[in-house]
Amino acid sequence: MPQDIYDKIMMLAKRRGYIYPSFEIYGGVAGFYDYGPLGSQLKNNVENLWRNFFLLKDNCIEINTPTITPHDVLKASGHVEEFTDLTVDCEKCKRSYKVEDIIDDNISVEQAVKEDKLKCPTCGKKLKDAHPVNLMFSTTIGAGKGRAAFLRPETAQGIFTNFHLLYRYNRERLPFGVIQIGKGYRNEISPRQGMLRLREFSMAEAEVFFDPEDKKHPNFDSVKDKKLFLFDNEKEFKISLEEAVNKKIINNQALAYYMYLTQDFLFSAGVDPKKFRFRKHSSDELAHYAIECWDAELYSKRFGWIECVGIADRSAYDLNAHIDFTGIDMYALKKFAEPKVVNVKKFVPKMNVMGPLFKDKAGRIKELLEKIDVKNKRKVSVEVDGETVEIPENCYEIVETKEKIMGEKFVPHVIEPSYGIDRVVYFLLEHNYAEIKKKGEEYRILKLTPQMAPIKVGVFPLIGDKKLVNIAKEIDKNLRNAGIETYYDDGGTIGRRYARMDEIGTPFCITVDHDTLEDNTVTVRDRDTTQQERIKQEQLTDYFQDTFAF
RNA sequence: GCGGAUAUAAUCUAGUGGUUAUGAUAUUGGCUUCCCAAGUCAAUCGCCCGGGUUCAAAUCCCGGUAUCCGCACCA
Repeated sequence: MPQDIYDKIMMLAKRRGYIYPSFEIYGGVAGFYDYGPLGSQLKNNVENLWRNFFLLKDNCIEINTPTITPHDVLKASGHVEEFTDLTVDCEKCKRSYKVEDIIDDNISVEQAVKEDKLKCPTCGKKLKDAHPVNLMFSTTIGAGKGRAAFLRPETAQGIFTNFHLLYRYNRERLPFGVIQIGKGYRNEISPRQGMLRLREFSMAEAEVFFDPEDKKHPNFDSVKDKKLFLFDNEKEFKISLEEAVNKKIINNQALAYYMYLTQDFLFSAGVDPKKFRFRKHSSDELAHYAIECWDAELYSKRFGWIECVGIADRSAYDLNAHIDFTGIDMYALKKFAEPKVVNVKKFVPKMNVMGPLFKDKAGRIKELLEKIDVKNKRKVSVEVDGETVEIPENCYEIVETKEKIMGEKFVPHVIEPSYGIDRVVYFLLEHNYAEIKKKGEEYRILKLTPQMAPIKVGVFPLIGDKKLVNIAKEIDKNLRNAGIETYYDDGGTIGRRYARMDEIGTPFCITVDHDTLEDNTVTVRDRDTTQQERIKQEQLTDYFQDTFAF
């Protein structure tokens, strides 16, 4: 079988300790991959670079929330509905449909299934065995029946459910961004595409909260002339952030800014700019919570364009959902320049009338009555213990008072850049993989950037001479003490050792040779040029530290 | 989930209903003392899982799992 680049990369990844299929000795499980020693390190480097962009450059705050999420949270967010579609398969034409898509408007999904009224819209065949397709992994919290829960399908809800605390932490100022890096889970029906479609995956998400009327970013001006790489489903083009926003290609500054931050991050990590573009979601492919979404797509020789980052405008969808479900105040306050004094009409209960009339319910009715807007005067009623209680007019007065209003409450909008870290890691391997011929033999180089490379420096004695070995080992130790990942190697020939380092992407190799004994210098070899320069032994740490800083 | 193909060592691969499964790479240890996978000697590691047919199965059949391709799905 001919091997394409994906096969070659996965072979190299397995052989060299980047990526292994999970639980392989038990036959493997589709949609799960392990990171080996080098893969873990590469992934850490990707995540840390990402933090550098969002935590430092963009001044976000980072939190960590559980992966197990109670049913109600995901019910409120809309995920439970979106994930439990009833599906039927047609044996004749081999298609599957959502039940709700193929039934008449006047019949419910339950009825249609019960009364066996499902027909294939393509061939007319009767359909049976409607079954729910739920893409969330479910579990329970606690013993026995416990409390229904899911493994989270995204990290975002953990941020939304803390919004009121985070808003306070941020001293009630907008905009502010909250990031989280962690695992997400989707029980894919058939995970194809190897590393690119996992059932358990790492995501890095930022939820940035904005005033809906002011979706501007403080850093926008500093990047407004930079070019974004866009794709409009016909052609690819480059356009400045400012122009894209002015022409309404991108709806607002905030979205454009995070698109640029994403592009900048991916290029810094070593994504090939020629294999990168942003594509806008059409209205029918938008997620249930999104009003606008741009995908950062990366090109794979085997799989084509693959979404690696989604940058969505989630509007106030999620916060509203949690407010509706819990009643928790998740509003932000837009302070007026001057407090406004307004006239407010309020119901003021007369407890001497209500007490005898409603007895033990009077207290609760009072509280509910005080919350009712006076405008709905015609029918004054409240819900208590599932009953509607009409409140007679003699139970209250309507009193007009002056109130000071400091500002206007609103539910913030959210711009969400959401990264599939595993996909980014895979694409760094694919985009940086190079093959050349050396003496007619295939020679592989992984051209990872110095910041991303798991091993930064190979350290070798030219030959196994004790004196050279001792010096090399000392250099190795010093570099490690300075925080630089090294790999000491004195096995085989020098060429073999260089080759080994090239294949795993190590950007530099130090060789201690006979001249070292004379003048205390070593050679430093550059992976991509194979050029060497002589550096004083004691200058090595300084020489490298700058190179590897983020 | 449907249809098709495939599954031999860490990686690639030859091969066959019948003794101890081929070769290369890799890895480890020598020799060589050497600046880009050199040579040499030695060692290490394997027939995806389960069931069936058979005197005998890694090979044939069935089921499972995984991978790849096509369809469907992909918030």
